[in-house]
Parts: sequence; structure tokens; C-alpha cells
Amino acid sequence: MENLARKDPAPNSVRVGQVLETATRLFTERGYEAASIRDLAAELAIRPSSLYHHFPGKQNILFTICFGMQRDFNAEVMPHLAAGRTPEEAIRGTIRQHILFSQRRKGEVLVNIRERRSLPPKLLARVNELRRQYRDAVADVIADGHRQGVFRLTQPKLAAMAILDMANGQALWFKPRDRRDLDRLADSYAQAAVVLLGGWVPVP
Amino acid sequence: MENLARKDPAPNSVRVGQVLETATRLFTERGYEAASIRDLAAELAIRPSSLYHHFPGKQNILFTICFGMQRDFNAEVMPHLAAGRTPEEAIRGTIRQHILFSQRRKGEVLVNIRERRSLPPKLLARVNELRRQYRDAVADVIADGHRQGVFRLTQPKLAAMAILDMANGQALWFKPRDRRDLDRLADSYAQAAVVLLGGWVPVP
DNA sequence: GTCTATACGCAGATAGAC
DNA sequence: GTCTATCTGCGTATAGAC
Repeated sequence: MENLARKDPAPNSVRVGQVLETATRLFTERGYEAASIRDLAAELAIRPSSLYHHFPGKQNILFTICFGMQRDFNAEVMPHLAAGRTPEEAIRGTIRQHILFSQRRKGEVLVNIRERRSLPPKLLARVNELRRQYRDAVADVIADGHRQGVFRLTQPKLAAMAILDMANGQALWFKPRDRRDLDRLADSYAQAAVVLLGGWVPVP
Repeated sequence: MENLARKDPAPNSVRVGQVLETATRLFTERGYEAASIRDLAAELAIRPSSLYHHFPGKQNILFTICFGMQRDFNAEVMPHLAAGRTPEEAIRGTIRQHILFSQRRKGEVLVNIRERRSLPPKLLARVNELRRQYRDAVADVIADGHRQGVFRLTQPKLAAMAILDMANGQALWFKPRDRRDLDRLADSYAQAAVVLLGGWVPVP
């Protein structure tokens, strides 16, 4: 039944990548809880039960998106923390790449930010572990800068959170008109982070 | 039926305020979509149908939380934008109050940040209108500072978004140990915003 | 203001054929 | 790898008595 309700003929085969791309879009548009397995199957022009050939369940689809995104993010962005010759250069390059990555893979990034908490505790912990690695690495560079006298603040983890909250926020509202527009935001935020760290004096 | 499953006797009457407080907690802990009317009724020790005496539906409960929080926020925080004698003082006082409010009413703030988008378009627009008023007022003060030569950046709305993203982020992770700890974060972030605006040079 | 009873649909997931 | 058919439970919401 319901065959007539389907506009397009069923494809011979659906790849895992197609499932993830479509799920990312649906989770972004409607939220994880509000997007159903039935919705996802309909978008892929297959039956709901067919999805269980690719994934053991809905939560696993969410995990694959969040974990894969954060793993790629860390692999791509964290090297910039060690690349600069000074802490300023390291922070500048890192924040720049952070923003470029966020915009290039915005769908996955938004799902990770907004829907991650719907994961069961064990899967959530695996994603959070990757996030913690990145945050701690940023805090370490800030602490280096403080030892070298270029950053004045005394709480590197707090400073890291402030900068990363700022860098993450743009994914929710910034829509670059073109590549130049994107570059400008990335450079501007990278500089903002350095300015912040250089001028921020601890409050007693 | 099900009377035996209820641990506590039903109260004679449930106030609207109790419903909102409990709903805020549930929506914060589980997310709006994942928290059901049945869950909410169980926490209040009443039957699900009784909730419809206080609210016409689930979406209206969410709207009441989000709109009420943002209305109170604007009434309490926005006056600080006009209070300082200089743009620096205005921004400093505003960000400070922004953070104090966010921590004092964290539950509602988190619901507004994370669950607002589950509102139907018309109700969402009414909440977003209040948010826009606040953001624009912040941007206006930044533009004033630029005209007076104390802020160097050229995109006041972008600068406002950057600062507000930073100021909003702490609600998700900062757990003050005591009042002194909270004051220190509020002062620190307020200063960070001023430092950022004072040292941020536009990228061409 | 709360209750009982219920309508009605959709949720995630599984079994087993092709 | 996809299908048909189906299970079981829970979702929001309503009618009408007390």
C-alpha cells in the first residue's frame, strides 16, 4: 500500500552517505526529535524498514553525524594550533580554520551543536571527548602565550571557552555572500580572538 | 485507572506558575520535543487533560516561557545601554547584566536558546522581534562608539553578534561556585567586550 | 480545577520474503 | 538492499462528568 503516494520510483540502492546527507539536512531543518524515520525514508524514496539495513537505529545515525564531524574537525583544525611560530599566530590560524570548517560543513556542525544532547550517555561521551581535546589544546596555547607574556589573562580555560563560543556562534546566523565575504569574517574573528587575549586583564 | 501508579495525592489546585516552572525544568533537561505532556502532568501530579485547563496546548507553554523570559530580559538589561556616560560604560554594564540575568534565570534562558525554534512561525516571530530589538540597541551603542572614535570596527551589527554569542555561551557551561565567582565572570566578560570593541580593526 | 475515558495518528523497530 | 506487513507503545488533544 501507499505506493501511489510516492512521486519518484525507488532507486536500486541507497548509499550510507546519502542517508547521512539527508538525515543531516532533516535534523538541521526540523530537529532530531521532530524528524522521524518515516520522514527520512520518504526523502530517500525508500521504505522505513530499509534504513535498518544501513544503521541499527535512529540514535546511531545521529552519532555517526556528530562523531564524524568532530573527528574531521579536530584532524583539520588542531594542526593549526602547533603551526604558528607564536601563540598569536597559532590562535589566529586556528580560529580562521575553525570558521572555514564550520561554514563548509555547516549542516553537520549545526546537528552536532544542537542535537548532540539527544545521544545516549555513552555515545555522547565519545563526542564530548573529542570536543574536550580541542578545547584543552586551545587552552594550552593560551597558557603558553601567558607564560611568554603576550597574553595577560590568568584563566586559560575560561578564555578558551569565551573565544570558542564566539567562533561557534556564527554558524547559526552568518550566511556569506561569496568566498570573499567568508574570508573576511574568518580573518576578522581570528583577529578578534587575538585582540581579546592580548588585552584581557584578569578581574580579581 | 492508574490511580495506584501515582505516588503522591493530587493537589487541590495547580497554579500556572507551577506549570511553567516544571515545564521549564523538563524542557531544559530533555528538550521540548522529547518532553511529553504526560511527563509534565506526572511531575505535577495531575492528569494530562488537566493541563489543557491552563494552556490551550504544548506549543503555548513553550511560547509563554520564551516570550516571558525575553520580555523580562529586555526590560531589565536594555536600560543599561543608555545608562553609561560613555559607550564603553554602556557596553560594560549591559554585558554584566546580561550575564547576571542569564545565570539567575538560566532555565528559561536555556529553553529560549535551544527550544525556541520548535515554535510555529508566528509565535517564533514575536520572540525574535524582542531579540532583534536588543541586538539592534547594542549595535547602535557600538556605532556611537565608532563615531566618537573609541571603537575602530566598521560593522556594528557583526560586532554585536560576536559579543552576544560570547555572552550567551556561558549559560550552557558556567556553574558559579558562589556569588563572588559569578560577579567575577560577569565583570570579566564585560571587560572582554570592551577590549574587543576597542582593539578590533576591520579586515578589508 | 481535576477527573475518567477515549479518539486518532504516528513513533521506532522487527520478521521474513524477494 | 529493498520490500510488505505488522507489532507495541506513546504522542497531543478532546468530551463531558464531578
